[in-house]
Amino acid sequence: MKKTLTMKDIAKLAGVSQPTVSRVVNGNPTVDPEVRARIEKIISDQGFKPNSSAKTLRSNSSKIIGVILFDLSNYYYLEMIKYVEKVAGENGYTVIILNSQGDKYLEKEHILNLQARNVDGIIIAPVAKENLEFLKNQNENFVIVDCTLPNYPCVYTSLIQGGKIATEHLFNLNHRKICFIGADKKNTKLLGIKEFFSEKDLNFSDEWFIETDPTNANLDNLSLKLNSIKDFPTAFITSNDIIALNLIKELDKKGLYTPKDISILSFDDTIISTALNITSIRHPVDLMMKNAIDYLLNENKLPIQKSLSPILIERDSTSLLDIPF
Amino acid sequence: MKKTLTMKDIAKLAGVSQPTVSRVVNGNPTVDPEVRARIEKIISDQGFKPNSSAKTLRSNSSKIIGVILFDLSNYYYLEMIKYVEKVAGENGYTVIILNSQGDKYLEKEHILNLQARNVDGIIIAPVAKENLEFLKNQNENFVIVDCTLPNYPCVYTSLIQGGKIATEHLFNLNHRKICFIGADKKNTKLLGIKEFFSEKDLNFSDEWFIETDPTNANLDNLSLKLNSIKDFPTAFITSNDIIALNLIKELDKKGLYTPKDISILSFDDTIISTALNITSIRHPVDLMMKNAIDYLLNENKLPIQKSLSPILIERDSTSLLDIPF
DNA sequence: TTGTAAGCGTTATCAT
DNA sequence: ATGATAACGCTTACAA
Repeated sequence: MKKTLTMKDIAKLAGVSQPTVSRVVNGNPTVDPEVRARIEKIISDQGFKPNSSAKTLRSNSSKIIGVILFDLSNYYYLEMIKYVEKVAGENGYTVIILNSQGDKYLEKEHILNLQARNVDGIIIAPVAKENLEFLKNQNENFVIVDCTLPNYPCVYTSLIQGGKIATEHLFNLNHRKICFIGADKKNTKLLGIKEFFSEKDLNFSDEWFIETDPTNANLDNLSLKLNSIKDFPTAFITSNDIIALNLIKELDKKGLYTPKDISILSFDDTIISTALNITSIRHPVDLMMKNAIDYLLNENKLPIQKSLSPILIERDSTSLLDIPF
Repeated sequence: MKKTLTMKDIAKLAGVSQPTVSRVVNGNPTVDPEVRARIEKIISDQGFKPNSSAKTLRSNSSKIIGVILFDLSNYYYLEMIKYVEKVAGENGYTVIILNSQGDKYLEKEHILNLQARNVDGIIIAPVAKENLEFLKNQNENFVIVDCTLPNYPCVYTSLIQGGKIATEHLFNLNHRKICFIGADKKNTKLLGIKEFFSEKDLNFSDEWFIETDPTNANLDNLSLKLNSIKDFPTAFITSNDIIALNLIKELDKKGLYTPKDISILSFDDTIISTALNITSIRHPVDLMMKNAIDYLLNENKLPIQKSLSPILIERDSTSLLDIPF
């Protein structure tokens, strides 16, 4: 490694004291403009950048935001990383990404690591409540993303609303028989769907919920489950794009084509939706990260429970049913 | 924030001097076992973790590895992040992810940021050669991933070999007419395909290369291009999964089904391959990151140009052609 | 407007 | 085996 320059070196070159260089670097106005110009030239000529560790040590602020994610198996997390890096960068912050792999002990380790690094804030898609409790007790500056828990600051997408928006879209296209395929722990999407149905005084048949393992890319038993439906739906809502992909494959076998014969609407709006022209419900990941960082960087903050509305991206896979009511 | 504990605090609690605590933390053997036990208990009881910035400042090693990626638009990068975080973590390192967004000035800024943070190594999927030159001049500990450049240390997947492996697989299934859809800057995949053809003294027809924009999820003009092929291939190799998805859609319109009528083999092996049962060529991203980190952490190193072999993941989309030759 | 000096929490070099 | 002490590179009073 080349010897890295310090403020002392710059000071010597400029014939001033080291603190004066510090003042220039930090835009302190109490510096003679002429001196400032001279120092700035030297800094730029030499490509000097102040040592972050020294700065952190002295000021207790690392300009780092730590991000602990539940796992990295899904394209969705790439979006989170992409936006958190972007927004943080725009605010002069660098991000450290940590994967807890769904393991609460690893999650705790990551928290301690970030604390030791004096991070200015922690964004967490959590595994264990006890770790959140720890963060709270430590008075850490943190915010939960992607899910909601009472008494903790969090930013999340309302999937109930997502279910409603999806159903409303299909309803307006004259669909009345809608099937949901998926599984989320609390079935919040399904809840939204059912809520919309009851608001419209419509009946949501039990057989219109097909439960699947959403982490499984290959849904072997989907065919069977579809065949067992007596009152076959005119539209499907899938919990993610991969399920939609499997569904299209299965329906194809039955000679049912989208959107001619049947409508499909997915959640997540990944590149698969784009490629297949599937109408999809998009998590506003960019907004989520923006809100999370805004919260962390805001000084005088109140605990927040920020719910974001998902966004419907309309494409070819859903179409008007030509049935008069 | 709760007042964070320092070695001084622990020392006071243990009735020893601060350097003794440091010795315990760093496993220095010259400490009385009894004293060590006492101090270790206090450390664990209090949940003390030494301040990283102070450590970094003093030791010039941050235990951080910086990763600068060309962009984050592709699932492939998530894999890189996932594995680099994993391997780094296993070696006691934390990673900082930076996105250069294909912008060389931003890339330079990121490099300076990482230098200021005293990172122990930089992994870069580069934008501009001038920045690599800079890294070299600065005598930085860095390694390029995902592409190869002469005179720089790099770890990459040999796409020529990928092309060959793909073609060989199809060849062994009796395919002789193979079409490649895609575009990579240097068409290294195509190069491998052509090399295999000429090794077997087969002719690769010009019309068997369909050029597309690989960043575009929706290939509108694919249909037209397919229709213009006179000697229609029995198998397709696509530069990525999204192209394969588009292709399947198009072939479906023509009444051609996979693998019954036609074989498809893709590059990248994302979740799409899994969902659609497409035989695919997988980049060994895990190995790439492992090699990259091994290189960075190895003291007495020689410049490397490490080429990794891609891996064929066989699935249903390719099948034996029942044609006697 | 600028310089001196102290201190952030470590590690490492001395003594003892 | 352990305690002083200096030093890493910076920020921030305080003094001049």
